Amino acid sequence: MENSKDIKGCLDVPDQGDATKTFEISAFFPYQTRVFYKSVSEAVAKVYIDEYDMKPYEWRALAILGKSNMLTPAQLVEESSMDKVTVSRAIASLSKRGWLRSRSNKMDGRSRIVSTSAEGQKAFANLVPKMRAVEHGILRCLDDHEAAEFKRIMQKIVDHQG
Amino acid sequence: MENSKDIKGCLDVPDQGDATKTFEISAFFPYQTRVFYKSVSEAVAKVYIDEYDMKPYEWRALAILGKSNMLTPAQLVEESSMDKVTVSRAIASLSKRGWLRSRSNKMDGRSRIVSTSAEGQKAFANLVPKMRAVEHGILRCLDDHEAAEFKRIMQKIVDHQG
DNA sequence: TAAATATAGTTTCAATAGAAACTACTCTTG
DNA sequence: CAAGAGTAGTTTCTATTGAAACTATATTTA
Repeated sequence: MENSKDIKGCLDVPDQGDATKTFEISAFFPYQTRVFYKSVSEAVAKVYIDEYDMKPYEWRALAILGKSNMLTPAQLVEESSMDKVTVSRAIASLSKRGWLRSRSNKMDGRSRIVSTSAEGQKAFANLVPKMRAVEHGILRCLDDHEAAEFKRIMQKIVDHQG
Repeated sequence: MENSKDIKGCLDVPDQGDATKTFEISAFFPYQTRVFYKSVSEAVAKVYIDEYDMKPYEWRALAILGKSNMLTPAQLVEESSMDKVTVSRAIASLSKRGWLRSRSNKMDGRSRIVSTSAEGQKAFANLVPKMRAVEHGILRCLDDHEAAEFKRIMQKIVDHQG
């Protein structure tokens, strides 16, 4: 490491204009979004880790298959916002737990139809109320109007981003 | 894979109650949050990748050091919402680019004081207006009131989550 | 003040994630 | 209908990440 007296830091660097002086990370929208996202996803993760030591992608796949049963991996990709590699691994690890069953897909020999087993449904049925509780816990600090507005705006931003 | 006729899927599994039937992932707040976060962070990543092929942690560290110069790694951890391992690597890789300089910390020999170099300031000065543009692009679809409300509620949720 | 304890930061190690390559099958077209 | 092109899903390979171990220094305490 260089010694204090050898280095002047940027204090002596010529002024780069106002832009750099006023950039406050805590006011930067994507930063706020990240902090918000982390806080929400940690609350959810606590549940599926505590209950079953699941991975995020396991929970996401189960959350979809628990309700919309009999999906192909491609349909799961579409619904889950996960890529096909992640979905493939999610199906593999949930199957290893005995929570999913696959049958052949008569429409396409490269594909298959994935469903939850009784065990998988049991885990899903256990998790869903706990997840609803987490969701309520997060939104508890908002009144109904605030919650609705927030969801509406979040969706609006996503739609406009592409 | 098991054959169709050997497997019944969950359709024959006893009813687990309403909870599982009405759980719709796309209406689940943490899921919406995740989709929202991904869309925002991709827009930001596009800039720092296109400009300098930076890693997320490099951008986050530079975003803070560009303005609040002369920080210890610990201060950077505090401000960045990154853990100390990630911060350590961020400092290492930005230093390798020649964008940061370190001097010894007279207050604590285990620590150091990190500052941006002229090169680092230049990159920061180039990135900041582009990041502001991304931020505006994201918020463009909202009126001022919506944007303010959204930020306020996002902060409120974070504060109440701990 | 020497020993024990605690802390700042780094490195190592193991787990996760995504890109690209691959396999097996389907679809198109000459 | 055979060859070539395209697609679904998996596997392999590489890079990123975080936890735990480690190093060096600071602080506490006997």
